[in-house]
Amino acid sequence: MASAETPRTATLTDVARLAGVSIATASKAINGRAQVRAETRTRVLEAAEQLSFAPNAVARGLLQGRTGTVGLLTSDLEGRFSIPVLMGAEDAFGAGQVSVFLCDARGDAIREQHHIRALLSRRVEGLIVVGSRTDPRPPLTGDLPVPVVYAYAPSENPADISITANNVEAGGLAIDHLLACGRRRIAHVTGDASYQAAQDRSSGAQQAMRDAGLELVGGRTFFGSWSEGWGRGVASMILDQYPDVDGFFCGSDQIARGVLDSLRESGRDVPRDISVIGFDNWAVLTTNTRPQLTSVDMNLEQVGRIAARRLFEAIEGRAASGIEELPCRIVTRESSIPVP
Amino acid sequence: MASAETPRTATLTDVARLAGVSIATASKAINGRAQVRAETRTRVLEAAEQLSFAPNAVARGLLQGRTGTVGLLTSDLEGRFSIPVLMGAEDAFGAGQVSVFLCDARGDAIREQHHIRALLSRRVEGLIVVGSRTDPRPPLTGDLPVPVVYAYAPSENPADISITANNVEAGGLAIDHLLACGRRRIAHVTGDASYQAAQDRSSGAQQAMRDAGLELVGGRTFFGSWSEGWGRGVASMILDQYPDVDGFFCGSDQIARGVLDSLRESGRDVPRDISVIGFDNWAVLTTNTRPQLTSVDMNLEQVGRIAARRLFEAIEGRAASGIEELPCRIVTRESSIPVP
DNA sequence: ACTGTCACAGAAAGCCTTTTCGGGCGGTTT
DNA sequence: AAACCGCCCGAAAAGGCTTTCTGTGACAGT
Repeated sequence: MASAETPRTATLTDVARLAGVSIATASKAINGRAQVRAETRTRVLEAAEQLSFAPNAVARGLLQGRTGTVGLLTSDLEGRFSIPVLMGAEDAFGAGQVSVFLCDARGDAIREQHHIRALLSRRVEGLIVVGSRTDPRPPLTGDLPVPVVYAYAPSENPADISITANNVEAGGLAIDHLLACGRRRIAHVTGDASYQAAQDRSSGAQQAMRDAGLELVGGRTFFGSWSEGWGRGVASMILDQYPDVDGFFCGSDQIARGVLDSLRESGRDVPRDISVIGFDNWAVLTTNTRPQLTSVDMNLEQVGRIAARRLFEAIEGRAASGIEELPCRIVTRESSIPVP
Repeated sequence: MASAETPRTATLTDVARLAGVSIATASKAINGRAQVRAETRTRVLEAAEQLSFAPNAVARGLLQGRTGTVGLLTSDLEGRFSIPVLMGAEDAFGAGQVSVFLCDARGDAIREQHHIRALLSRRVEGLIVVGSRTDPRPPLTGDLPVPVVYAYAPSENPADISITANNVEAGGLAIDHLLACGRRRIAHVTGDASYQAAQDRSSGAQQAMRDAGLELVGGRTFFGSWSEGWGRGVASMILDQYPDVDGFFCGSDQIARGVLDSLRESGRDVPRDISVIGFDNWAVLTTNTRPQLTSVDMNLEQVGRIAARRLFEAIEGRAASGIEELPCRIVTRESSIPVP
């Protein structure tokens, strides 16, 4: 009855037996330790190859206390900002020897707690917490036995390690780009004022305008919602009230798309009459608008990669704490090409 | 010097010592085994609580040969189809006691191989392979010691377990919906003909038309690219050649968006004159179009959940192999509301 | 011929938990 | 009083691997 069992995956003992050595020697041979004669080593390696032996990382982890795993805790997988961060982190770890546990808390603190327990019982060596907004989030509760890095959404505790995008600087970059296109009467249209990102970009933009001796159109930032509809509406309002506007800095590509639609419908030529720059550099939007949309890219994969690197350093004991803000970059497309 | 070490996470031995029992008893108490007096059990549990003891899943896994982990292998994380599938799978496993290793092969076979090795050495109990297109993909090479389930992109080997969306049926659903809206002269505009999904939806649509004694406008499916631009262009062409067209079934929401723009620009009223239905039910597109877009949802999270369930069954030995095609559903919005 | 050195292989401990088995102990049956 | 029975608890093994320590044989030096 008990025949035809699945051929149990080979263990080091099997390899050692086949090669005619002890398991100690086999281990040393496979791991490139020194005290093995070359001839013995090849014999062991051949045996391992023949049995398609794969060392049991679980057993190894148990022994030396290092599992080579980390936890990636996201608050909501559907948020499109989490994904690139997550990709960057996965990439950075995968290139090393580290495997990544993925957990989605779905914005639920209970579930988050549950996942943390599970991860700790699996003896992950560290945790990356990926948020979906740049608003600071409460740090994980209980002092954990492993280092934690917060990515995209920084921790409220400034002593924690947090990696995020520099939205203030990005606001300045966007304005500088419009200024470089020869624009002077620039409006800033963005989303929900309760988002830290909206505030930061706004203050960066205002500072950049002041530095140039200018002021935003209307003397203010137009906060609203992160939607095309808001972009459409506010753009037509601005065209109406400030007909000499010649540049739009939009807080998201969705808003920018609405703005572009509005501008086209009112007969304005982008980029001849007006330059438009969006935010997020979301391909599906930037490359499908007419004209294609210049946008600010937050380098989110880079945020993920740096977060992974910082976690790695923290695991190795060389921890640098605090919030690290990474620079954004402008991706230029048709909507902001200077036309003489 | 070596003082102030991080307080090593508590082990069962610590708990046992604190409770004044042997580790065997402690284990039994914690795991709810029977042969422990109630009084002893509470003493152990208190000790465990006090030390914030978390059982070492690694050691447990080593002992009983069951690690409670699976691998989630995606070919490209940025593909927006992978994400919901992945979410569904993560959800289904997370609810149980299974943790998920995430690996992104980035469409590279070498990297895929590397990840598989790593996962196997971590002794995952199964693998879910998530593709980014519904075209069948070559199965994983080498006979793996664990079951594999293919999600979204089925395996080329029909004996493997594959879960995907039923695109043929979805094509029929879309047409039936347009027919139910009272449309008769329906055009089908879709993307790249080399995509299996495009072919399947097309043949489902054609069959549904035949069943109704009708024929698609132009007697054919208009294959092109998965872009707004294609949607715009082909829509205006169709309006020109077949001015009495009264329904558009689009192979993607992006194409649908282009079609909608084109219709609006040519003065057609959606949904009064023409009904439009998209595909993918991608929120950023469906809710931002004017009017909002009816679309076919592939229930990708469901695909992920079912894949997880099938993998679970396969791990437990009750495997049902073959391709399982899950139904899609229509999400009705303004673009296809019948107007008297 | 004896000691010392060196290169290599093996024995065994240890990581942390689960589980089986055996033993001590108080009470019951013949 | 002897045998027996349950109830709890502890000792020990197992799981696969790494590492340290010990042991062995060959060889050179004296």
